[in-house]
Amino acid sequence: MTNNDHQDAVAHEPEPRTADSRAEAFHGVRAARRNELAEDYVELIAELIHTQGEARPVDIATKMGVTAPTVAKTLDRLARDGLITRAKYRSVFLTEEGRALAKECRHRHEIVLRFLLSLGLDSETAERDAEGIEHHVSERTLALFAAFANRS
Amino acid sequence: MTNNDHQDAVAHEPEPRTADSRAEAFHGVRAARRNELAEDYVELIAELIHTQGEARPVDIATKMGVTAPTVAKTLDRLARDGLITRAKYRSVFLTEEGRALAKECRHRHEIVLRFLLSLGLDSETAERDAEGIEHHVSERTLALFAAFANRS
DNA sequence: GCAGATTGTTAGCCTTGTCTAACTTTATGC
DNA sequence: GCATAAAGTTAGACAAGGCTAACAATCTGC
Repeated sequence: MTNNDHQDAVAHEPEPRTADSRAEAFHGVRAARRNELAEDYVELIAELIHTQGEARPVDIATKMGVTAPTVAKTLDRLARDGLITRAKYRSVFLTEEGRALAKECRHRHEIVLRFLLSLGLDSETAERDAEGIEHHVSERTLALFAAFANRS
Repeated sequence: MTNNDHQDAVAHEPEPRTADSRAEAFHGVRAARRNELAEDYVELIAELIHTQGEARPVDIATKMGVTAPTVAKTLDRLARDGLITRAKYRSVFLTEEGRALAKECRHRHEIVLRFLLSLGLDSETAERDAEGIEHHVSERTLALFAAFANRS
């Protein structure tokens, strides 16, 4: 989701014109970092709904490797930001916006993953690296990754 | 610095055995995220010392695109963590450890950048993406990137 | 249909990373 | 050599993202 519209929609900043291209790059990286966690959650929630039928906090906690209260707090934030809906003691649902974001993330994740695999990387390392890289790849780079992975 | 020893040295965690490979991947990503800023600073400080002769907080603030107090607080943390030394109202110096980290980051950054360029990306986008990606690339992936960028 | 296990929530704490406002120190120009 | 500008620091606020401890709700198996 880096360098594309969605992150700016979620965390729209005044973008202070520092007139330093380096500074701008770091602003972009920081903006991306702010949305990484939300994207990871939304992607995971979509996956859980697909594979388990529902997304329960306990499963999110296990998959994310964090504690239940951390999940609760994060889910509250996602709900506040309009990505999910939830009711006390119930499982989690994605909003339209959340679904769109999840789809986008999944798409991005798959391209990065296929690209790394096509480079000859083992699948375990590819999966780990894709998890970190996917949030920092611009549309332009993603297009090149996709083209490379699909080369004859 | 992702997936290598340094991050664990800086932020050594008990690594709770969740027995979920997904969770482990996220733990790795979170560990990498914690060190990204320190790496960015150290890399920048090394660069400033090289090009300007010294690393002054005001220049760090400009290049990073943050305010002076933010720089001050971050530098205090870097000093606490043994990466830099500093005295009040004076410029910043890297410790041995800081220099080693800076060298490593620079190496990593250059490989990622050259790789993106060799893929056909324009230099501005390549620079921006490299800034975000470099912290999330394992040794194994880095080796593949280097090999690809050096192919005949 | 209730006891105990599982799941979820709340409260409260900590660190990081950002900011603004206000102050101090150092550097600079006459 | 002093006034002012520039640089640096300190104090204090705030949000995010993590934790533990303690409590509440739900589910499950007799």
